[in-house]
Amino acid sequence: MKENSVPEATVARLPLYLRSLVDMTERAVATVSSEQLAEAAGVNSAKVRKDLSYLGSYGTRGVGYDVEYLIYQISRELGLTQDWNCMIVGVGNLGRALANYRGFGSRGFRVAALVDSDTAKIGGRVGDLEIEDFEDLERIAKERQVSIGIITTPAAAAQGAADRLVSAGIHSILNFAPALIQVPDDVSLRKVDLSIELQILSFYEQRKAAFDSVRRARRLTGSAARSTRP
Amino acid sequence: MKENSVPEATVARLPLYLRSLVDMTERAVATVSSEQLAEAAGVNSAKVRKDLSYLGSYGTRGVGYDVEYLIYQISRELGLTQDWNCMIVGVGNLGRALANYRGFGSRGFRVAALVDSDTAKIGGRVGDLEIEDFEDLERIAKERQVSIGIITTPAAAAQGAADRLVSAGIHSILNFAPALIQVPDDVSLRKVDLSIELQILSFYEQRKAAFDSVRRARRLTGSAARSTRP
DNA sequence: ATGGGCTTGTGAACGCATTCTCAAACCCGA
DNA sequence: TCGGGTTTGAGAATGCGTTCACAAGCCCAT
Ligand SMILES: NC(=O)c1ccc[n+]([C@@H]2O[C@H](COP(=O)([O-])OP(=O)(O)OC[C@H]3O[C@@H](n4cnc5c(N)ncnc54)[C@H](O)[C@@H]3O)[C@@H](O)[C@H]2O)c1
Ligand SMILES: NC(=O)c1ccc[n+]([C@@H]2O[C@H](COP(=O)([O-])OP(=O)(O)OC[C@H]3O[C@@H](n4cnc5c(N)ncnc54)[C@H](O)[C@@H]3O)[C@@H](O)[C@H]2O)c1
Repeated sequence: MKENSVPEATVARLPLYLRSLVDMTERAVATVSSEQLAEAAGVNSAKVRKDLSYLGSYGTRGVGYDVEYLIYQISRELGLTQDWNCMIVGVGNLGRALANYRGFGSRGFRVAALVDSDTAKIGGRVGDLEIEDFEDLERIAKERQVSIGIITTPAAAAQGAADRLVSAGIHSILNFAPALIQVPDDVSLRKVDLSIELQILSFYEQRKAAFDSVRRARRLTGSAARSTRP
Repeated sequence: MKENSVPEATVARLPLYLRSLVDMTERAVATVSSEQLAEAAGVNSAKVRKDLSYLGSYGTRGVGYDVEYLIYQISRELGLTQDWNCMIVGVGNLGRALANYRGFGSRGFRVAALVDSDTAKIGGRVGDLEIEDFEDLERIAKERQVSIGIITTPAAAAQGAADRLVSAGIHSILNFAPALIQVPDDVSLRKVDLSIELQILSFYEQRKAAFDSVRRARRLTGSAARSTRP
């Protein structure tokens, strides 16, 4: 009766709210209105209220939301009341950076295993973790109770890595390789693609440049004088 | 008359199509139907046709699209016919990984400058680039004609970094720091937030776990017998 | 106790994106 | 030259997410 499906767009914003709320507790703010939270998270206040209403009625009319309580509720909804073990597949430039990243564990995500297929790398260490053999992926995943797989192999190896993660019983995958990978329906797959982000920026940058040069040309030829009013 | 605004959602998919098309030329495919391209990019074919129709009528009915020609048109639309210079602000774990990343330049993005505020790092090298002083950001950006700024500083320093990039005349920023940053309207800002991605995965992972345990409980108590048909 | 001022929670309107659908257009073989 | 098979391009329908708008509900001062 109470709850079912939270819209995907809302799920994606809950972490934003959470971050803002945690900032607030650090500044000893006890209560927050949807307006204030909206400002902090960079969205509009109706959105905040609607999003939070999917989780339940945790606000007080005329007052706002209790910061601590809301942190708890959002954390619970996001599954952050427990820790999650992650495995990084492919320990190159990027995999190493992720493995070294503190502030990972800060919200309950623990890098529990690193695997690579390069025999020159296996046995090496990153921080206090050993790089292990990709071939042992299933065993390692089971032993360490890994539930999230992070793929940082070259694109060509990404599908293979995903297949192995799935066969190890992992249902959540974050892919950094610029490749489309297929997983069964019951596996969540998210991707982060830097190159796509840059191309999107480039699209808008070009638009701006084109627009500017039109303006510049107009100014030079004096055609700006042909304005709407004759 | 011909073209105006391409929807944002379409812009975000053009790089995907482009990647698939480039793969195809490498496999010597000359012509592609919307159906095939859709399959390769992991979307539906009506979407492909509608997206491409925003750029113009580049297909041939009964035949499909010419792969080379489509690559050229999409590249042009995305502004990839020219090179773009990027500056990385904050050369730590992540900044260093990005700086070392080849496959960056592969599609016209060149890391042209690295800056950091840590005097211990300034003067050091990453690959063939020197780490320079954050204080000289404006001068460096101008000299190297940087048009894209990449922020990989700690969250607390991200807004400051963005302000300096903006004051250097940069209109496109990619932010990796987990912080909300404000920029003027004429600046494009995109963010990549690993921690948010993990939290989204955690949300669905938890749902799956909850659902599984319900199923397990049902099976044990035999209540699955109370099915829809009596 | 009561009224005034705030803020939530949510129906309703709106807008954007996706998907369905099919006439129009093209190629090719007979 | 013509007709059958194929595929595009775009209008229409649908669905999802955002935003508006306001009644309901809460707190506090009087
Ligand atoms: N480095 C970056 O900044 C960056 C940025 C965006 C995207 N990416 C993408 O992330 C991925 C990794 O990039 P990188 O720069 O770290 O590359 P890299 O070559 O430095 O590292 C890749 C690692 O994967 C390992 N590997 C290869 N095949 C494997 C397999 N089948 N199983 C397990 N491990 C395997 C290699 O041994 C290597 O250690 C690439 O797909 C790249 O396109 C990287
Ligand atoms: N490392 C990762 O894998 C990872 C993953 C996701 C997000 N992030 C985020 O990316 C950012 C960088 O992460 P990191 O692990 O590389 O951190 P890091 O501490 O290794 O590097 C940060 C760098 O920024 C520099 N810096 C600090 N203040 C600066 C300023 N005002 N101007 C210029 N440079 C400044 C520091 O000297 C340091 O070199 C952080 O915000 C982090 O949360 C990192």
